[in-house]
Amino acid sequence: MNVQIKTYHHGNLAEAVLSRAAEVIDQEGIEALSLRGIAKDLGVSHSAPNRHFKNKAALLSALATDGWQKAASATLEAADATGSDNPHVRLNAMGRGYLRWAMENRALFRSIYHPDVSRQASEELEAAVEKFSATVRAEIEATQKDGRHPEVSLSVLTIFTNAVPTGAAMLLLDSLVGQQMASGVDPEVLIEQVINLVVPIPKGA
Amino acid sequence: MNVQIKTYHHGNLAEAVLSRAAEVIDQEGIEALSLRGIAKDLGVSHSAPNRHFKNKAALLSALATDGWQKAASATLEAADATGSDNPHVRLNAMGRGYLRWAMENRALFRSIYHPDVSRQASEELEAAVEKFSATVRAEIEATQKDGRHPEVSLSVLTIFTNAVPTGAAMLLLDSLVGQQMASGVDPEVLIEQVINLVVPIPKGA
DNA sequence: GTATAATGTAGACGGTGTCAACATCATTCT
DNA sequence: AGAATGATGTTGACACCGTCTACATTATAC
Repeated sequence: MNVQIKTYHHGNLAEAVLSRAAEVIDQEGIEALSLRGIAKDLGVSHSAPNRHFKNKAALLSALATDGWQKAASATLEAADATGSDNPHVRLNAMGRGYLRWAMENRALFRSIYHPDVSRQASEELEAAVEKFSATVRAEIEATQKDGRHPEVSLSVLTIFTNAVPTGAAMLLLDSLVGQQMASGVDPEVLIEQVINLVVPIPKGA
Repeated sequence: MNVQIKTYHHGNLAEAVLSRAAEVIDQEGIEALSLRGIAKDLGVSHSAPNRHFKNKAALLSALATDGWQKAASATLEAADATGSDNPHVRLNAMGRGYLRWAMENRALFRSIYHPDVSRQASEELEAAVEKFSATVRAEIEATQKDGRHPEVSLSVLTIFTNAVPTGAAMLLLDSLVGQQMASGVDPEVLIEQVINLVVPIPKGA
């Protein structure tokens, strides 16, 4: 998260900007995000944020990097919390952890899939993406070796497995379709059952 | 698509604006979209587009409405093209049709899931969404009655079924993860196999 | 064929991203 | 300790953008 010790003028502006940006995206949408607005909210001059983020895209990119790191953490922690080493059990928990994280951190989730972020990626971002990716891919591979959908390639299985929580989060958070589909369903139940459809847990596990 | 007969000044400005907007989103991203830029590209005065779209959000909304209608068409046509009345066969084709459409119409796909669109929806938009939704839901319901995942509610099955093509499109189009996952795989094969995982076609169909 | 509405133009306003020049503070080196 | 240096924040400027208002032109309806 780009730790920055509070030993200069404002205290920790880079952090503050990121945090305020996430708030704004949550509350007013990503289009409403403005560097000047953030600066005003934080009580600094209009171009102070530019010292920490070369441009608006860089801010989005930093937010996305943060998001990928936190998504990876949430996912991995969910797996470890099972206390199991069965890949199906672990991957199932990862899916639920990831989806729950997405729904609780809308701003970060939106930023990690923002089209303009991937079009101008920094090295840090790529590294964060790679780490998340590797973590998930390893577990998916383990489930396949354990008998899950041996008829398709690992690439296909990976896309499929990732598509479900990603698509579900997108539908539930941002789209009129999804909100209509899910009306009246307990979110926690929804998460569990949807993930069970992608990564079923075998009987003996 | 809001037909507008070419009988006035520019010819068919509303159409032209929508079409140019889609181009810009495709090529330069949604952040780069500007009413003034479009006006300049079309050779009209900077505020001419405002006669047809009350504001920028209305343009996005119109784009999204167009997108939902075309998505519904592509989906339904894919189902009918099978010539079958087996719901599994039809739904499978719908999934492939929808995913293929999304990958071939990036701008429209992005606009239909743009967060700021759903937060300020017009009646036309809601109608287009509802039509798409109803079409898909009916077919999903039919597959469930035919034995597909009877253990979950229709809501859960609907979210799951929609999440796969939606999430896959998102991963493949906009994200660094997805592009990495799918590297070196024939897109057509990918589409087919991913959809087969969500809506398998029973042996006898 | 004229009245009226639809469409396009020109100008203005505040807001935004970004840059350059300057100011202030913290840190490092001697 | 004190100066040099770099990091951080400020101010002003510029071009661009969305949007509004007043005005001009064209198509449509009566």
